[in-house]
Amino acid sequence: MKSNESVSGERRTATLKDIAEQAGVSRATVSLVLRQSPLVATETRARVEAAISSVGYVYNRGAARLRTGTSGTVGLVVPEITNPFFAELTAGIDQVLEAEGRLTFLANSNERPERQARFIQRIREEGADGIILCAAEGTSPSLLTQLRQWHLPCVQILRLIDGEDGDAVRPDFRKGIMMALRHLASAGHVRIALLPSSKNTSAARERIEAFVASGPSQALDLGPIVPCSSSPADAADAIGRVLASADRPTAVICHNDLIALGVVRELKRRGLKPGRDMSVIGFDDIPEAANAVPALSTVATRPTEVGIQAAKLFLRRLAAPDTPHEQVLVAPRLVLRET
Amino acid sequence: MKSNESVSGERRTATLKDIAEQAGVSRATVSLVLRQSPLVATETRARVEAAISSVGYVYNRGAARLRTGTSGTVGLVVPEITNPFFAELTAGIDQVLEAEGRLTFLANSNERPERQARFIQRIREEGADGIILCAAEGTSPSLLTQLRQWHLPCVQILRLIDGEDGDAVRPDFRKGIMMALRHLASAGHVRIALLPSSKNTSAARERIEAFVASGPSQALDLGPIVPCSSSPADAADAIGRVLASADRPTAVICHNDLIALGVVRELKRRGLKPGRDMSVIGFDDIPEAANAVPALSTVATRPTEVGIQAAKLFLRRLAAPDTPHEQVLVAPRLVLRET
DNA sequence: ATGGATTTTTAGATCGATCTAAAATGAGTT
DNA sequence: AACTCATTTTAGATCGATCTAAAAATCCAT
Repeated sequence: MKSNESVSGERRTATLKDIAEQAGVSRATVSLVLRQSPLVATETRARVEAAISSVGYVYNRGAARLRTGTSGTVGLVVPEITNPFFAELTAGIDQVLEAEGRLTFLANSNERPERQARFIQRIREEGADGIILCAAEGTSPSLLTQLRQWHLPCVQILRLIDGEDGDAVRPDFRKGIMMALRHLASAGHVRIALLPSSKNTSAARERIEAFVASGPSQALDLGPIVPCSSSPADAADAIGRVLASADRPTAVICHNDLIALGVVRELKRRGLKPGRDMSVIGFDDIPEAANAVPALSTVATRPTEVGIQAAKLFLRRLAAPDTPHEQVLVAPRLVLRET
Repeated sequence: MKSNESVSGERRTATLKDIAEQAGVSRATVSLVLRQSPLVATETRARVEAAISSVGYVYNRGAARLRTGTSGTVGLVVPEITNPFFAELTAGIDQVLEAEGRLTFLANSNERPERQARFIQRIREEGADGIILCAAEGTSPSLLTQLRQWHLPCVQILRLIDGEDGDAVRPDFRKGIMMALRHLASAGHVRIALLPSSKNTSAARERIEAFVASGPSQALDLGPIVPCSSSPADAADAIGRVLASADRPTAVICHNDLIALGVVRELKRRGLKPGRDMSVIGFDDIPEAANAVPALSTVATRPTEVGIQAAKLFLRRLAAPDTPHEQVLVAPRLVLRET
């Protein structure tokens, strides 16, 4: 009795045409119903909706995209999927875009520009409406030019490829550094070290610049700057170098919590008490920071909020492609715990 | 002079038609060139390829999909993107599928079945050729039936939704448990505890079953089984309960390395030496396991290999939809370190 | 009724790549 | 020159949803 199963048993998925026949209307009307158009009479709408659910219809986005030239999908490219920061950021982005009926393709460039380039190419082929990008280290500035030529809207997050150009959303790293320094200064610290990421990204440069610039204004004696990767071993190494420096600092600010946790561990191993013998401040406020012993003091960079803002900026850009670029800074929060 | 820029400055992206005109051939011929068909003469091919690169062409996958009904994309749904295990697994999958010119949509269900369902729905709308799925906890068994009705090929990874049905690739958890038990037994341990995941998944059940079943055969006195989440706090709690148990075990096997690391930390906090006062064995061999102090002994579950096998099985299934289901078990490796 | 305005529905063209079936070209043979 | 046979190229239909422009249905006032 069911009309959506062909006689031979081999089947296609149902299309507008099938629904139209079932409901006794035209394809155009069905299309209007699908898109919630107010044009269609309530009685007709009901009949069509019944038909839709009776045939097990699946919307064919590819066909719609072909006709309209717009897809409702967004490419999201991050350099390091394992980083909890990005997981939360993704959640923020999804939350906003899903409410708009959009889907994000998530891609992990693993800090490799070629891989990133392949993804972007593929995303273009899939007809995405734009991308949200945290560029891999070493990405050529020409990428931005290309994206612009291709008319592919792009919101950068966390890192800026080149200078301060283009749409971007990021935590206010400079402010975070200043907040940390001000707090340490008021607690009596004078000599303070910095462990920035060894990656050459704007996220690292901004921290270093703010750090260097704040010294004179607060009469601080800013200690060694030791670049450092996020592995515990490297963090141990870096803090070792800080401890060995001529005029030993009494506090250290770390690029992120992973490094800070590594530092804390190494301090304990050496019999030093974090928070007393050496103050340690991280960045990000990852879940582990609160659970660690001792609990880590950190500059919370609010990844979910960054994601929300990025998605909103992206939507604004789609709606108004030619308005001037926007740069959004998300204010960090200083979370003081035991270190 | 360039023919791909319209007079008014407003532009469309180039299509087969533009290339065809530029090269003085038909669209059909250009299509053949794009798909590397051997039908086209070398001289013609060269002319067309020149035209292609001169107009900045972007392949429109949506249009191709509409005609052919096949897309070259694969949905990958994981429950927990932050877990390093999944990051490596994803890398293994990508490695195989990319070599075939396929792209994966990565989606994070965050252990929520509704979210997972939305993704699968959307993936269908996008016309993916199939999915690779690590089902969220609490996924209804009816999902598998539906996927089958929809003719959407699905390879399960790590966890099986229901019974042992369907295509699946996973580490051989039972064997891993047996390897760990055999090693502990040969090192003289008799009373051994298990800290399985508190999630109700096949990955946990298989560990428990193998654990319980191995006791008699090896004359072991298997100690308390304390379900436990992956947070350090919960791990500390669980090992506390193990230590307090009547006949205190001398070794513990943990569901994964995160739990094992939490256990190690708690043991140290209590002044017990992991590896001497209590042997600890984890699962997974995440990067941190090797770097930890003391370095963690663990059952390596080889995520990259699981990913590779899953992708290969997926490709086999696409090529031969009606051959019987396959279940692939990836042999684990026991990595003995200090604990 | 009739005309006009409004609401609702629809036929048919369209997006870009691929497929089918057939046409054009060329090479080789008699 | 006429005829195969193999190679290369192509016109036109097609996939499924949406758009445009116009037709059909409905309503209201005269």
